[in-house]
Order: sequence, then C-alpha cells, then structure tokens
Amino acid sequence: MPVITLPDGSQRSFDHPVSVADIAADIGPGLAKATLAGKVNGELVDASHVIDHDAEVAIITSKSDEALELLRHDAAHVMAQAVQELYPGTQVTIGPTIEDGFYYDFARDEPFTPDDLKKIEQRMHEIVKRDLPIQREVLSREEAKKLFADIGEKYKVEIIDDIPEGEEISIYRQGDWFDVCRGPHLPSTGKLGKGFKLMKVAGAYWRGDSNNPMLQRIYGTAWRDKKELNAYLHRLEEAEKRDHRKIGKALDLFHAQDEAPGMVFWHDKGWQIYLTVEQYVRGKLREHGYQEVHTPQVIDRSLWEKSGHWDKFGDMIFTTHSEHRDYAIKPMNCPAHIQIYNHGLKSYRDLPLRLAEFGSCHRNEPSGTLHGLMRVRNFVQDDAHIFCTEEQILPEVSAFIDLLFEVYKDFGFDEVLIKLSTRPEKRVGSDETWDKAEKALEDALNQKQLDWDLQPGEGAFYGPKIEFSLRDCLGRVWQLGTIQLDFSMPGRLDAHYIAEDNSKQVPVMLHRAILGSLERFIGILIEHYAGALPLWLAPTQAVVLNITDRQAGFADEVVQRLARQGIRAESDLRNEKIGFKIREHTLQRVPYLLVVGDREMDERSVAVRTRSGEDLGVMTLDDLASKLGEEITRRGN
RNA sequence: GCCGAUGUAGCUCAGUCGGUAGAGCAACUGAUUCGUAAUCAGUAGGUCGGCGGUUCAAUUCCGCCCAUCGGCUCCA
Repeated sequence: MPVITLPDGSQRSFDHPVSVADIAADIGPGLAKATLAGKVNGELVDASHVIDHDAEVAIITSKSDEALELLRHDAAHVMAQAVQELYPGTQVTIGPTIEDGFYYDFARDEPFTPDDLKKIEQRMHEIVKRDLPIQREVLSREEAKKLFADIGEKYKVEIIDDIPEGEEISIYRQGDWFDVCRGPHLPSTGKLGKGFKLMKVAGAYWRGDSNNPMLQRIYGTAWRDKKELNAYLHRLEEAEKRDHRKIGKALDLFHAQDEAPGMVFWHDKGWQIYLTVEQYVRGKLREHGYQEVHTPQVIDRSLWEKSGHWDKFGDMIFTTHSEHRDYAIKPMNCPAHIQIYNHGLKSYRDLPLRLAEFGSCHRNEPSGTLHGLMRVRNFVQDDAHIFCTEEQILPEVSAFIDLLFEVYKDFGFDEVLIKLSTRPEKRVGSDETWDKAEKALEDALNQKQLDWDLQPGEGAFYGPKIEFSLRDCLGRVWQLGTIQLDFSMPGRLDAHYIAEDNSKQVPVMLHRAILGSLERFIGILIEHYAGALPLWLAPTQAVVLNITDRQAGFADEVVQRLARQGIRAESDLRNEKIGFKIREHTLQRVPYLLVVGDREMDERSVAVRTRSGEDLGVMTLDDLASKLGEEITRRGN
C-alpha cells in the first residue's frame, strides 16, 4: 500500500491507491481546493492521477512554477473549444505553450478577423465559467484515429499517426469537446481564471513547412490572474517604447522609405554612431593583427558560380549587367578576400593571414522578412577571413574569442551565450578533418572555461562553427558573433600556400564576425539602452544651454573648448526658457546638459545636469573636459 | 515568398455609413530675455501610398500593385 513522501520529507501511508487530489484533501481542505495537478517522482500528472505504490509526490497549486505551463496549455484547449463552438467546421491542429503564453493553429478557409478574436475571447470566459471538468481517457491508436476521423479532423489523425509506438495515447475531454493530448491538465476549465488574453492572428505553415498549406494561428497570453496579466501587458508596452524604429525616428538617427526597401538612410546622428562603432572595431582589429582591405561591390557572376553561391543563393543575389556581362552585387566578402589572398604566391610563413573588411553586402531578402535595422537588404559586416594551417585553428579561434569578449564588454554586454555546431549529414571534407576541426573549436572553448551548448548536426556544409549571442536588458537573445571553419571555399577558388616541405597545400579559412551586421548591432544597442547610449557612443555628447542672450558667446566658447578635445558638443542658443531646452535635450537623450547663466559666465564654469536628471553641480571647463574624457575612454556602459 | 492588418500634414493620430479633410506637437511670424522636463499670440501646411474600375461625384466602395506592421518560412 502506497507510502507517499511529500517535498518537506514527511510521509503519509494509505491502505488503498490514492489520487493526487486525495492526498491533497488528506493534508487539508484548503490545499484540496487549490490543487491543480501533481508531480509524482518528478513527473507532472493530473490531479486525478491514481498512485498505487510508494512515491514522492508534490502538489502543484497556482503558486508553483509548473502552474503557468498547465494554465497556458489549458488556455489553448479552451480557445480551441471556443473556436470550434463559434466556427463549426474549423479543424484543430496543434496548440502548444510558448514563452509567456500559447497558440493554437486552426485550419479554416475564412480568415479570423480582430473582431473574431474578441468573440473567441468572450466565449473562452464563458467556458471558464461553465467550469467543465477536464477528464483524461486512454485510447488505442485505432480508437483515437476513428474518433477524430469521424468528425473530420484529418490533421489530428495525422498527429495520432505520428505518436511513437509504445506511447500511451490519451485524450482530454471538457464538456462535449476533446483533444488528443499528452497532458497533464487542470482539473476543470474554471481553474483557468481570468488572466488570459488573445493577442494576434498570424499565418503559420502546417508542420512549419512552406510547401504545406497555411493554417491560422491565434496567439494568446495566460497568467495566474488578471494582475499578472496586466503586468505582462505593461512589460510589452515598455518594450515597445524601446523599439529602435521608433527611437531612430524620434532621435533623428535614420529613416527608411518605400523606394529603397530594406536599406537604411542614415542621418547625421545615426551615422555618427555608426562611425564610432566602426572606428572602434577598426582599432581593435589592428591591435589584434588584422589587415584591413576593401573589395568591389560589383563582381562578375563567374566568380560566384565558381564559389558555389550562384547555385545555392542565386535568387537572393542582386544582379546588374553591362556590355553583355552579368554581375552580382556582392552578397558576401569571402570570395573577394580569397582573390586578395591569391595575389602573389603565399608561403606557410605568411600564415595566419587575417583579412578584415567593413564589407557592404546586398542580399535580396524576401520582402516579408524585413524589419527595421534588424533585417535589411544592404548591411555592413565587421567581416574578416583568417587563412591558416590546420595547426593554427586552435590558437586563432582562441585569440578570436578573447577579442570578441573584449569588444562585447566595451559595449556593455556581459552575458554571452555560446553554441558549438558540429557536422551536418550533408558535408564536404573528410571525417578526419572534421574530427580535428570540431576538437579545435571545443578545446578553444574549454581552455577558456566557457559554458557552451552543443548543437549536433547544425554546422555548415563546409565546416563546424561557434555562434555567440548576447542577452539584452529585456532578456532577449541576439546572435551576433560567429567563427566558422571552411574546408571548401579556399580549394574551390584555388587558394594555396607552399608548406615547409615545399608541397602545395590548401589553407583553412575561418569566417568570423564579432558584431555581425553593423546595422543590426546598432539596432540592438538602441533597444538595449532605450536610446540613451553610453557617452562614448552618443552622437551628441553634450549640449550647452544659455539662460539669456548675454551668455551666447560664452556658450559657444564652451563648445569650442570641448570640441578641441574631440567631444561632440553643440550649443542651443534659442530664445526659450531653460526648462524647455532641458526637456528637449533630455528627450533627445543627450548625456550631459551644460547650463550657463551669468554666474557661470563670470567664473568661466558650467552647471552640469545629466539626462537622468541628476544635478552634478558647477564645474570648471577643465574639470568637465577631463571628466568627460575619462568616461569616454573607459567605455562600457 | 506565404497569411492577416495597416498606409490621412514634418511627427503622433482623429474623421468621412460616397459630396475634395481636422487636432496636438513641430515649422514660420511677432511678443517675451526668463535658472533646471513644455511662455503667449498669430500664420501657413495635405493629389488622404500608387494605378485602374464602379459612380453625376471616390480619401471613403471594388480590383491590382507598392510599402510598412505582426507572424510563418528563409537567412551563405
């Protein structure tokens, strides 16, 4: 007879099989009411799950971490029921939970309108009110298939077919409605409460394959209660305020227009940020032994045919032609760098050779994928290719990782996520070479005692790679840096070097980038800092504000003094009240506002205020200049 | 590329169940010379994304196209 061990170590024995709900009731009526599900020997189960032998059991209530997952899964079911009640003939497919919520994909010819969403949400609240008991039922595969085939749910039949042999097939019923589901679920629809909201409709391919029909996906969010829901909605609003497209417009950084989709018109202030980032990286590359090169934008298609890109990415390459020749607007820099490498015979003594380029690339990305600065058709990578021997892979990867961490730190990002992707099924190069290459990448990471995740089979066909991602202040993850080994392209494009033994060898090529696309990186910076960039990156670093016309001359003097030190300062001499000017420049996220009135002018000083509203008091010009200079040199955030 | 929504003044947005449009901010002019997040008054500003159709009449209805937004697919 079962002895139940609870999380606090206490034990209860029963002389008959008991359900999770029974155990909760045995502990107390309050807990019984709050019980949503259970965890038996670490596995989530329904509250109705019956235990007939000794086990460790935890009661899941709305306070448990697991509760959200259950809640969201249930919300998906309740939504599907609401949809099928309101729109008979709609077929259900899959409805998983996701971060912050859930979705369900439906097959229906008519599109769901925003109005429909409101109706569906209302119906969901009704179903919650009905408080329908949710019951689990185990069926044989044939029974389950027949059940769904009879009501015309052909997608569900496909799903059932895909459930692996030996796995139990269960359905969950709530009222007249049922769905195939592994579970577990809440005891009744009433437990879902009111903390959910339908967010948006979107198309989604059946099984994520663009050859399949498109389904309609309804996204929702679900929380323990209305208060949590509102907190989440508030978080979304805050994130929206950081949108780089909004901030880019408000701070006059850049714009986009219909005539050049996916391309950026950089304005003075945005371009200042861009130049600062580029110049910074340029310096770092020099320090780390890179040569900087620059290659043509337009190159004959034959080179791209030889490199293999024309075949593989032909429809994404912009082309142009002249005098019966076809050209590609370059989609990447590597073939061009190999041309530079190939110029003149190379010896093993020349390796490693590191060629860097802020290479402007064009790729004709599908129209539906464009997104502000984050996904564009013309971008500049902080791209470089390292030509080296197999023995040099490890030290080169290692040096690159050091460089990358230095750079991320200077931009104020501390949390870096690392993934190692190894050989895919379709690949070039011998297994022996892959063994060596994967080991070199792994060793480099381990030597530095970094945490990393393995992604087996996710490498490129030409070599394994490491990817580096950042987490921003909203917790979002952005993949930026990468280092990829390439055993294919140098050979294809006839790159060689003469080895110590006088033999002709093909070098290994490492593709690597730290920031990836500068456009995208600046977008990430803008969102991470909500436009309030660190002083060294801020396009305008200080604005001098006069109180009345009398101080205009002195204000310009202050600007000149700072400009001499390379500080980007401006004056605002408009005939406006000081409060008005402060408000404007604060909203423009200018790091330092320098107020000059008669007092400051007399003692040749400035009153310093930060964009966060802090009053740093009055400083002499020299003190101010050295303070700003120090902060700029320090970088970071 | 696919599904859905959207496109009105420099910006943010309202509006017209078909009769050629309106607010706030910004701009311009004038007054005000002011001490840390919005001084007051006045003026001007729009082929209502583009092309076609229906209509006496289209910014409004219909079709096509373009772009943007949210997803999906893709991302060398």
